[in-house]
Amino acid sequence: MEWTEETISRLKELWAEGLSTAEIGRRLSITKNAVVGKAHRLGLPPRPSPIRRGVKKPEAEGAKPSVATSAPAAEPAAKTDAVDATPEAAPIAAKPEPAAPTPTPAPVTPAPAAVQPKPVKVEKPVAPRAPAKPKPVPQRISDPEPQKRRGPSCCWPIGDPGTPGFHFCGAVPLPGKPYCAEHAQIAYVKLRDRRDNVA
DNA sequence: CCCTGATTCGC
DNA sequence: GCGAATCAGG
Repeated sequence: MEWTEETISRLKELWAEGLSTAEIGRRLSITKNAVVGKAHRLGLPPRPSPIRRGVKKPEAEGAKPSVATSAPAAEPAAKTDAVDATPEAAPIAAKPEPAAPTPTPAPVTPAPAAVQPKPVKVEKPVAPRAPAKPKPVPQRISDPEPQKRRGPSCCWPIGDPGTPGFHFCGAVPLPGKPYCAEHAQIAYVKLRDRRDNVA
């Protein structure tokens, strides 16, 4: 597998999209092992895995005289009076999205309170799949000359992965988004009519 | 059995 | 670095 910037970014996108490793693999025409392997190497944020491989299987060890007696006593009174100044506490960073207006799928939460963009992923692959099923018409709603640039390109799938005609939109994506304006609209389902979100 | 992701390990 | 094999939980 040739991991070019192209494929890597694609992997990252799909990974961030929340697709399963197998699904990503299908889309990139590689195995899920390759996906998860690469993802791991890239240090991509692990997604909820169905298992926890904490237990080691009985293997010939011999070595490992357990030098360090492990880190014992971890400040048991660490949170004595600390009423916790960081209620947010986002242990797992979702996406280091810089300078992103976060027009992202805001939770429909009608509560006008403080709807902060938490690491919660609300957007499901509701979009990336949709175009694959219903024949996406080759509508030239986007730039008449896509894939002409080298920068980021809309990765909206056109056609079925694995088939000869499959390709990505390739139009100029919105800042901070993997899709172009047109596809972003359908990619990010509008929960509350946000015609002014994307800027 | 199918799915999932994680880790291991030969290459 | 790569990914098949393997592990392991749902």
